[in-house]
Amino acid sequence: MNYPFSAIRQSKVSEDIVEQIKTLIREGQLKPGERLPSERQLAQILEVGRSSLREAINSLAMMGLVEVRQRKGIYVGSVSASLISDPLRQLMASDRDMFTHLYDIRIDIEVASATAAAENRSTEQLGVIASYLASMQDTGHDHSYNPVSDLQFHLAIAEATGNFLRVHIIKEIFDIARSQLHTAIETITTLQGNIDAIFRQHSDIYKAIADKDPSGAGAAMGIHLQWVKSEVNTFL
Amino acid sequence: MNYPFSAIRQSKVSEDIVEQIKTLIREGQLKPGERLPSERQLAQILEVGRSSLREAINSLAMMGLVEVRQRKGIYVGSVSASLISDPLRQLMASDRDMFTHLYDIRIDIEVASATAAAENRSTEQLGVIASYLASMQDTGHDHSYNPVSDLQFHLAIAEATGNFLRVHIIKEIFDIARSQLHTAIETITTLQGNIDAIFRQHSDIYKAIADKDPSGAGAAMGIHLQWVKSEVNTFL
DNA sequence: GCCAGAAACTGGTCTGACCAAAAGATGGGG
DNA sequence: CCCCATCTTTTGGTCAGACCAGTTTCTGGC
Repeated sequence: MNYPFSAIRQSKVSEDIVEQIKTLIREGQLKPGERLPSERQLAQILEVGRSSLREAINSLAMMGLVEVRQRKGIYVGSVSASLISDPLRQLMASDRDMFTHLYDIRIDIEVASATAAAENRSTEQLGVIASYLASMQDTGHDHSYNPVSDLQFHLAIAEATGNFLRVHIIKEIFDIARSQLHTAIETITTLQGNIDAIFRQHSDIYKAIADKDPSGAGAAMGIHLQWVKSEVNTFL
Repeated sequence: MNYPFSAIRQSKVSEDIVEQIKTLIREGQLKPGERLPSERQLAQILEVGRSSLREAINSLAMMGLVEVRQRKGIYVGSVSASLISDPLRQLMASDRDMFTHLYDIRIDIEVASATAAAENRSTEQLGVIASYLASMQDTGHDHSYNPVSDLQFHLAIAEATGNFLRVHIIKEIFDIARSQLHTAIETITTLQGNIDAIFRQHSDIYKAIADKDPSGAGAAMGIHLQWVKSEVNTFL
């Protein structure tokens, strides 16, 4: 019964497309929130019919890897959306205790990311992390705070671990946090003392990763995020 | 800001079709194994274009409610037609790399859980953890392996941290793992050496939590899950 | 410089055509 | 009358072109 043959299965075009895009997302070449070319363009690029392309996009949309917005475009979605089901997400936005729990999950993953990044980061990846650290501290002579660079710094660390799910989930939680806490965050990041503290903490994280010091990196990340958490809590 | 209106959402044709067929199947008017009319006929009957009909069928196929056999026809799902769609599960099952990433997320969270549990566990919670540890090692004189107690042991630790999201996510990932890896898991857990190793690792985790040794608990949990991961990988 | 109107673009839908494989119909030889 | 090769029809898979209804972008007149 068990022949040494594997089934010859002529793949459907749409499945090949799904596979390709899935890989691009997994490898980080397509990042969450990024917009894909339009259906017509993509079909032309991939040299397939628009119908096949649409089938593939529908599959990806159903898996949550991609989000189709009518008359706007196709966007790389967050897989974590499936892990954190929609009703749950709404709870997060409305319930502070639940949000605290969510934030702790972020800390769990980020601490692990920093640890793993310190072990495995390539010189290239370290450069990327360094560049975001620099762009965060370079924003003008006014020492202002740039939240985008902050997020990118964290995402770059997760990306250095080679696990795209970490990147997705961290970004997801960050987005929820931003939408819920933007006033608190703004207030906090106008105080020069706090900005300096954030810079220092980020530097500590970076140094540990650069020095290939896993436990140091994890600890630094933990300290940083716990500090942020406690700061935010004072404003709630 | 909060008007008493609900959003007018113009439904897509394909979604309406999905809804209709789903209802027919749920009500038993379409029975498992039964063959649906061909794409062209169905499109004509429903008075929609074939492309929309195909989109709907694809959705249903992905949910497992329907099975498309090339050049043969469309059949009502014969296996578990009542199963709800689980895109994430399907995604993980279809892609081993993604599953590995998901499993790493589990490790991130469980390591953090063990660490936090060692810090915060109450005597009561420690008792719960101990009881699952005992029930795992008590299953008969045959030293057999009880996967349910194993899971409960892990969940009890997460629960001791007071963060229900950790419990939720760990269980979710565990379920996905079990559905995908049940053969590998069964094979591994029939070897007495492996069972002994699992018992020992669980005991180490428990001891560290009982001793209120956070870093020890985290390390023990990490060793345990990495061991499981590598064991499973040898069978894949 | 601003803003209304036109043009280009987006995803959603429909139609008609072709392909390759499978199933069904046909027909001629035994 | 039966068998099997051949032709026809049907099936899902794919492609191309067209139209729709909103969105975005460009543009020209004020």
